[in-house]
Amino acid sequence: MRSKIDPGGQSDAGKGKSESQEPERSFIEKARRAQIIDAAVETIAARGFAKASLAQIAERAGISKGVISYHFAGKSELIERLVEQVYEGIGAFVGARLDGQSGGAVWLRVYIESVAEYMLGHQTQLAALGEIFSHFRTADGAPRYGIASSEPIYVALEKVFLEGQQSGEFRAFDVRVMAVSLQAGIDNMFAYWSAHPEHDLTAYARELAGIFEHATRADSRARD
Amino acid sequence: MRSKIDPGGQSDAGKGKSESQEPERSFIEKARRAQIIDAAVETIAARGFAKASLAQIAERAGISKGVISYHFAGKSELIERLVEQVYEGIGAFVGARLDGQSGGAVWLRVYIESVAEYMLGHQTQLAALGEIFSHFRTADGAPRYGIASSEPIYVALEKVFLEGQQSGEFRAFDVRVMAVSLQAGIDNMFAYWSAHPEHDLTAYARELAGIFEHATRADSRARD
DNA sequence: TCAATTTTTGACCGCATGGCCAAAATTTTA
DNA sequence: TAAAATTTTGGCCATGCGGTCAAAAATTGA
Repeated sequence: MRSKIDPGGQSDAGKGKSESQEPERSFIEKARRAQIIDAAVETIAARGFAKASLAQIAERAGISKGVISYHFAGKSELIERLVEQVYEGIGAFVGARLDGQSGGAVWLRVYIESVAEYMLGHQTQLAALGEIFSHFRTADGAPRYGIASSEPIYVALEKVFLEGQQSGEFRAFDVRVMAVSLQAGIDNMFAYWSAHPEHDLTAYARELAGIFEHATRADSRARD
Repeated sequence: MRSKIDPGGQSDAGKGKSESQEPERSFIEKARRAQIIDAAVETIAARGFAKASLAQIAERAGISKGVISYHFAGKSELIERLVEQVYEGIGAFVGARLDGQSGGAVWLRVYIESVAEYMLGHQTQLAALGEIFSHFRTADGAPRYGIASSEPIYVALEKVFLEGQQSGEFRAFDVRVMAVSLQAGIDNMFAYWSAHPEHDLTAYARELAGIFEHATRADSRARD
């Protein structure tokens, strides 16, 4: 029998009331959902998105496949909760490091290096996230998390760049291209490190920060 | 009946003689292979790698599915020939533009801008290539074209950077990180332009070249 | 204790995939 | 023209997918 709480999968999705309030979940319910998400992260990171079937995820979690369908409305909901969770983790970590930083160049270096530090401790999560970003599609075939979903990051970076330009700390450059290129450099830092784990990630981040320090700073300034 | 030339698909793959000589192909044979590869490019670019089945590719080419199996040893061989073809195209174009260029900064700008120019005329091919790079896996599940397959590009870029550093044109920086970051910036330029076709790709390339010009040049130099 | 409820199981469904092959159609060769 | 070789067709196969469901098990509450 289905639970009376939410027939058709205990989902939080869509068509609910105007307020997106969390449905109350029992302790067991939350634990199961967390367990399933963890298994999904490990499976996707280890075998790739395409081979991370519900059967594989269930096997890794040590449960029956039907349990996933019972706790999530479908595979899509599972993946979206996973992405939310990973996003919140990295956002909180980097946000704390950036809080109170002032000065564009300093901010930029702290941003790059704190993301790298987070990567060091959450390799599996981020590998899964990368797989999901490049593979997960909506029902109509369009990428669910494409470049468009990086827009909030681009906007935040542009704001930092604009302030630095107004203060004279940064040279004149196209802030959109700089934001896209910086984020590309950071994303690729993780991909490169994943393929070459022997490479010192911390040193890589320092070097990457140096690249964008030189790329952004005002021209007339002497070396520091 | 199977052709006597190569039972089991008219493949060029593996286990053949020590010399990797091309098997002779009739005019029709070459035309069919080209037609199938073209249909594969269009299908992958339009629908994504995961949904580009042999049936979809055959339908786009206006042929029966079995024809693909007859002319290629399998889907893998088709994809690998496709990648080779696209690679040759972009290599020839960019190589011609770079030929005879001297000076690290000039070389870098020509490299970035000529890749962008190629993108303008070959959007479909490059979209398919991107899908293949992130999705295509070998039989054992490992990525067929991962970051490791960019190694030759990294090595070539490192060579340019090292020469520039020795001549004093470039500052001291880690050439590997610079090479990886530049290539990431170029790859992402295409991805961004695909998502935002209204963005002026040529202007983007100019700006990206500016970023790496500032990132690489010797510190003491004044602006030009 | 025992009935009501929640949770789990494992079998099953329709569907799409890559690959296979006998037969038919077409082209080449003699 | 006729035999031989090549090419194409279309149906078939086993496999794995996400999702569903009746029944069983476990938990909860009176």
